[in-house]
Amino acid sequence: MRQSHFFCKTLKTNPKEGDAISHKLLLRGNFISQLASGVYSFLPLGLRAHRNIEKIIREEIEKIGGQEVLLPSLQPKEIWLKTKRWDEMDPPLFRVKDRHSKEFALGPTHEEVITGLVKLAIQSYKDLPVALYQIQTKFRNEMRFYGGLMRAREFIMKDLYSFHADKDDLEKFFNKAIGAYEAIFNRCGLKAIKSEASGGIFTKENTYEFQILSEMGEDRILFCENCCWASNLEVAEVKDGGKCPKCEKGKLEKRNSIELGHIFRLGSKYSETIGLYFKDKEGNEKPVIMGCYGIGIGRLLATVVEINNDEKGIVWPKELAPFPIHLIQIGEGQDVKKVAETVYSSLMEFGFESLYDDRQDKTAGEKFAEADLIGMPCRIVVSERTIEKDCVEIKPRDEVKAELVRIDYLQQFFNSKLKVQNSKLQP
RNA sequence: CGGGGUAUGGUGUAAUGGCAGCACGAAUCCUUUGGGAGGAUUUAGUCCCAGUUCAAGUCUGGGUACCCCGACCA
Repeated sequence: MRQSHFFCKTLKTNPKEGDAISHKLLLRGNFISQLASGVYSFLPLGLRAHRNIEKIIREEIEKIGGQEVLLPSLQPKEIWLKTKRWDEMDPPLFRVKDRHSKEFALGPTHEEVITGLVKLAIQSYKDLPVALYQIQTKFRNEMRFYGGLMRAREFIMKDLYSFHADKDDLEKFFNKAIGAYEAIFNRCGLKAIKSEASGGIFTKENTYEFQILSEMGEDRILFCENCCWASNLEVAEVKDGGKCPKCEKGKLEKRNSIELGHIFRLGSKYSETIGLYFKDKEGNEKPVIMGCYGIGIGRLLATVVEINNDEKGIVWPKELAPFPIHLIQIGEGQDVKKVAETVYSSLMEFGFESLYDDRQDKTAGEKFAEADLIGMPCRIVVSERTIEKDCVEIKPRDEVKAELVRIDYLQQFFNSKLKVQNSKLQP
């Protein structure tokens, strides 16, 4: 992508909005744009990072057997009355009316819809288990929004729902889902802590949250430094400063954290209210046992930025970077331009889509400052200085030192050393 | 929903009740080209509705939007 035509206007100084670092950097780097409080547009840079997270999630969820669907946001009032959540969930529920005054909810979550959907297909234990997921926009009429993407009113969530014949089978899948979540957060460059929590309006059973320690977080957890056991303060049966109940060695500390994901054993709560039953081997009718598993993708994106930044800007983990390479041309000379163009097309041939700063009216300092701000993992510079030696300069974003690499050696260099992932957009 | 705060060009900020100014950005030209460079010229603004006043960005009332803190959530 040529930067001369790229839809991205960065700001030289921090915007006044908000005080979360991730919020400031995402606005300043022109990854997102605010339309209203808690409502954001994703611009090309931000959308590319978002898509990269989606890609990781799709891969990991499909590995454990999830199949992707796409459910509607517009959901008739009746199905919400069935589970009593039409009233229980207000205010989080956004309600709208059609022209005939028929009422709808804008989906804040999809237990009602998916349970009804699965009911159409499940009759026998032979039809189970099933795991369906979607990556879709959620609407939540929350009292308050904060930190840009940290908590928005409209946001994109991955929600997975699993359906089982019995609790044992749910338990098996539940553990697989924990593994998938750990893989997803690892690939995003985050070390997530699994923490015990309350099920809120979803279930009475205890649930697991995936938390990232951060001062920005709104959640409070008790955390054991020794074994990483953790519990949300709202359900903790132990005290701050007490001994860890798991390893019995570590001291528990109260820490702020960001809730990235939440997984629930729903049991038969929704299958019973919506009427999702199946016949077991003996011919007895039983409610389907359910689990649900959510990740807020915008919040995950913001958290990655919150954790991975320095005084100059964002430092994207390789798999999430909007572009794997930022190619920068410095100087107006025809020779420099020619070499930069060649490098740009070579990179494409090697399978790397780079962001190519081909702008003629920007100074070197401005280009470098902007490159650091938007934070691609690998910077390649072509200038008079480098072409004299038939080289380009390569610098990883998280290192200070750059190295010169011969242009005819570039492909080997990438194959052997950097292994930057191709982050082209999916069709 | 309760509490606190803010609202001035595209962005960030000034202006005792008395000519709305500065910086950045943008535009044109020249110089510059390895860390947001310099000069010249230009561009664009007081959230909305009332009120007080000779005079309102400034004071009063109402509205709206946004930010922050609490309860809720991914």
